Amino acid sequence: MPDGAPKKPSRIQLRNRRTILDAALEVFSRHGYRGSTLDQIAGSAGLSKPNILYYFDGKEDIHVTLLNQLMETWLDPLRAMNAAGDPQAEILAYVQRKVDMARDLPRESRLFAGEILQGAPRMRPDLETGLRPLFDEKCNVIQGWIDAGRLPPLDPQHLIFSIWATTQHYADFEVQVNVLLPGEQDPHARASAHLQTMFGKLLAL
Amino acid sequence: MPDGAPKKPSRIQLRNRRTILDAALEVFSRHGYRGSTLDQIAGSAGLSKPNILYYFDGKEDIHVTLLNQLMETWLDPLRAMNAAGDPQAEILAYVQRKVDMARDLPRESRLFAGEILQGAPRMRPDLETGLRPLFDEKCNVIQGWIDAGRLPPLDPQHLIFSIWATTQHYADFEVQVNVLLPGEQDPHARASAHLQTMFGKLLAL
DNA sequence: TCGTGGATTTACCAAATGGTAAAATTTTTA
DNA sequence: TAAAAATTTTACCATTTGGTAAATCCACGA
Repeated sequence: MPDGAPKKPSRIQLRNRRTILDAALEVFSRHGYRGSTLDQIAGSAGLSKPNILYYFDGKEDIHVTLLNQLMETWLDPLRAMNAAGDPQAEILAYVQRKVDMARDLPRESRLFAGEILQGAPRMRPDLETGLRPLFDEKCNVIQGWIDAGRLPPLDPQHLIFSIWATTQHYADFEVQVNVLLPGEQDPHARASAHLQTMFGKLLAL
Repeated sequence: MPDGAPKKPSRIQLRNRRTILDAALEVFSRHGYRGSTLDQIAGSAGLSKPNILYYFDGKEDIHVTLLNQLMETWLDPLRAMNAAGDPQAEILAYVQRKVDMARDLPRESRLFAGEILQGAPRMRPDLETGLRPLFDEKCNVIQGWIDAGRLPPLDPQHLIFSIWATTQHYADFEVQVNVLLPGEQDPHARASAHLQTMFGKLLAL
């Protein structure tokens, strides 16, 4: 029979796969792919190493699964940018969603950053097929706003890069931020205010 | 005798240590600390593995040496920001120096990013003693300019974070940038223009 | 409740990797 | 140039690590 019907996974399967992926996210995001060991993941998941290999084909399988899931989450905030909305409000709302994501999903941000930093060895196809079409589409939306005189002339592509860079910075460089802002209870609140101001000025007509 | 006089290193020592560090920078910046092997570094340097261990005490020694050297280079552009100069010009010149650095020293940028991303396990002391005093000093300079009415009110700390994030993005996320700007011969030129515009608007009175 | 298939553990293994000892070679010095 | 010092290579070793085989345990439907 063709494996078109992979049989519904049992409750245990579902629970354990989720546990493993969560543990792996924790470990991979802190130590990178090569810096993480199956023993660490197993320990963090509270399972034995062979047990983990019962649920996944290997270390790489876990990593790839994680990256694939991540791509979906990652694109959501950009997808939500609506061409029919108000340009300034849409872009500033996008900035806010990215700030919130850096605060709420720092592990995901670091996993992604680590993968890109090392040349995206396991993710380049996903970048081409998943990210790039969406990126191009939204650049066109922004360019349309500019052409309609609803935004000042600016470089849509580099605008998006700047939004990514500034927001993800608070997750990816968290340690540095904490060293430089000691005792700050909520860096993200001030970060958010600063970024809204900065991009607000950039987008003002 | 106390080792206060470590004897001047020979010509060969100097050349080989430099060769090794350059090879190590190449390898570490691409694969991270754990992802790099002494064999890779040896191969890239054109030396044998034991020969490398003749010049350095071990893998970690090479990495730490590299990070210490890097910190100096890294702080230079910020050090050059002059309290006696014109605020807008000083800050925009700083942005430009950082853009140039991302273009000319991407390996150094990625090495630094990788270290911070993983929690700065070998660099935290350097951050406290090297980076933080300078950061605080320059934040005070910027705050002084604001208080003197020479800059609009803004958050000096997060301004610097934004400069770091946007400029280093082009080195650290180079692969992603290349995927999204295919066929672009010189992304840094457009990046520079965009960042000068953006920070120019932010700093305008 | 008993048997069966799924889940888990125990006991391993081969390859990779950081590192060392000592011989051999080259360079420098007297 | 010959001895001494510095450099490089050869041959290893111990540990770590991703992964496997097979025995054992356990949940669940007949």
